[in-house]
Amino acid sequence: MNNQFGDRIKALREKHSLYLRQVAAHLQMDTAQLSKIEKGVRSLKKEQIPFIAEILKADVEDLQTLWLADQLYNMVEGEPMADEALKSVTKKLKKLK
Amino acid sequence: MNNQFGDRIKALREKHSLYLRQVAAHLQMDTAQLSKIEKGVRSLKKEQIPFIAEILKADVEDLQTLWLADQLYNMVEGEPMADEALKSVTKKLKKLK
DNA sequence: TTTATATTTGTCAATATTTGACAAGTCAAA
DNA sequence: TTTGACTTGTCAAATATTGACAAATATAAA
Repeated sequence: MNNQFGDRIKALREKHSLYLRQVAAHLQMDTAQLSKIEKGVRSLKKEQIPFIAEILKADVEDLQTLWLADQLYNMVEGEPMADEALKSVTKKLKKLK
Repeated sequence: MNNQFGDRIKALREKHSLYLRQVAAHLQMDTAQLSKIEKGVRSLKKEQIPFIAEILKADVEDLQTLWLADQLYNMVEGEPMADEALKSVTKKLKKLK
């Protein structure tokens, strides 16, 4: 499995001694949902990353990176041409800059 | 926009002087759908890549790479942390090998 | 220009996927 | 065993994607 984002927010939450309940409230969702997000069963909406970063006092960009990496990984997992495709996208991004 | 896959299959189709109708029939879809796929408005199902590769006498892996790169690009487009995330996924893939 | 054929675009119901909400479950500490 | 935190399962509602068709546009030959 692959759940860098969930693992990170869980670790941060525990570091700050917060309950699921507290973090979930801040995100206007129930604890069941947030628990699944921590476990990687569901994924947080991109737009909510800043809110969770705030309550966990984490760097937004850091969480955004983990979140995006998870999504990308799910997409390329098991794909024989994953490496080639990733390389091509990276290259294309460079050109646009 | 970003449509390497669509551009490629259109070029191949024209190179072989095939009508949308003919290629579409081989994929069991109508011409309207295939036209949209060529234009990048819709995306071909992953499972169908081998079939379109066959009729266009193209390399399957080549088309798979383009197809996947398009999907990835759509996902990272406009994301500030795109580069970081791509790098992280590439790295993770390397470790698994 | 008219006709015929190829391609493109728009729409919409059908299907599939994701989400929100809640109930019920496990687990650990008191 | 009771309490509180967390986890898991389910399901309907909300969203997104697809398939199918009609209509519009483009291209080319007569």
